[in-house]
Amino acid sequence: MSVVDAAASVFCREGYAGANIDLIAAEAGVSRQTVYNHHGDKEKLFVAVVRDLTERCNAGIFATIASFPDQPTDLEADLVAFAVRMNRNCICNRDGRFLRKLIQAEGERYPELFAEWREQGPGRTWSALAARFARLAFAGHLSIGDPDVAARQFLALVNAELQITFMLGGMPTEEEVLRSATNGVRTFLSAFARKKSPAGKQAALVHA
Amino acid sequence: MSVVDAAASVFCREGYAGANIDLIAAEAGVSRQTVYNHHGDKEKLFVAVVRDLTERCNAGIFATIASFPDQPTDLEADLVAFAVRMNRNCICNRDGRFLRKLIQAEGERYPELFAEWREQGPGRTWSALAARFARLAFAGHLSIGDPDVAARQFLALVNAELQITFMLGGMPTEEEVLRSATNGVRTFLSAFARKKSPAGKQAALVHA
DNA sequence: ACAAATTTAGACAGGCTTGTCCAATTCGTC
DNA sequence: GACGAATTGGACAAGCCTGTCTAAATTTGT
Repeated sequence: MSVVDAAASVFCREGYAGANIDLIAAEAGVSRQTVYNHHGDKEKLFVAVVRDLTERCNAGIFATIASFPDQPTDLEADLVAFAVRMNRNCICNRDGRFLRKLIQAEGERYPELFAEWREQGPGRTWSALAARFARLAFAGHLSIGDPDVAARQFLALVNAELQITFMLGGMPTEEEVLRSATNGVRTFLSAFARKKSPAGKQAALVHA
Repeated sequence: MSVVDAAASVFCREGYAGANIDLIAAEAGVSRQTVYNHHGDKEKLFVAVVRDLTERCNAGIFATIASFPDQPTDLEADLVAFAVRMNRNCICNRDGRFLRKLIQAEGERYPELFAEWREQGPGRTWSALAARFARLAFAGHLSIGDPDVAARQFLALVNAELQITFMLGGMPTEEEVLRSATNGVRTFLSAFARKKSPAGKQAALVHA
């Protein structure tokens, strides 16, 4: 296990102040001196950890968004599968949980570092996801007012049942993820499904 | 400011390991010795802080749930107002933010303490809220499958736009709270509004 | 006003952590 | 095998924090 990975684990478990370099070195399987040789001091190591996590998480999120169902065959099933991928690969995995916890615990101490994360992460992520939903709406699969709102609400809904588990840093089971995604997508589609009224076409136009 | 309040503030800002008793004493305006006289040691003080926050937050949440619109005159407006109250009095206020942060940061270190919170807080909260939604559905104002799911999704939706602010420990503005609640309730009602046979009416509701 | 209880400031020991230094050892590469 | 680079273990000083102790000052109750 690399030094940065071990440091991520210890920083998350113990908090910045509670993390000690000896423990990180032991967990990484190297001597303390090597940690100092590679990363200078504790603060630099912490910054390296956050940058590393941010980068990997963003990569994962964009890779997953690339698998968004632009031409759905079964809209509900496709969106559920997408939500499950999102959760599994970006939100529930090691990097996602660690990054979230570090942001929550130490975000206020390193404003510029986390501002950077915020711009490159959620900022661009939500835009990208909103664009995909807008496309679905344009293609007539959904009836959406504001795509940005819809994207945020989609994420909120498919994670609605996992809040408590996240709060305590736990890892939800595959079954919990699936159930939360299924319930969330179902409600999302109830709200945003294309209107099937005689005036459906009109309604769709109004929202465009 | 009482010792426990000052301790809550410092524990949240610095983390358990990073919090030092001198700082807590100074912030509370008492001597360090007094802190030790009252609370024994750091760990006991921490437990007292969490219990205090848990108790006050639960009281606030149940008081707010008691104001749920059981006989709504304007369902959307009433639910938005309820959601705003919930956010302002329970989730965004000092106690709510502090408790959330302590749970996220130290939850794994004190499993029994936070299990206690979980049972008395979210467990009963969600049930109580679900019961209110079930009642609205029974009275014909909503069309709900599983009230527990609906309650969790309601909370997720009305907070959808505040996630980032929460993540960094910030306090959303009144306007942000209102907008998030409005958008969330609108989507919630789109999904759970009572089904009317003429589909035209539904379409009209969506953008009202 | 007086006595008891509480609070205070400061000193203090003990322990832990950071970050440095260094000699010995191991590793990679030719 | 040999040589330079990296790694190791351990010692080390300096600083910080916890928790205790004490004697003085302050508050409280009567």
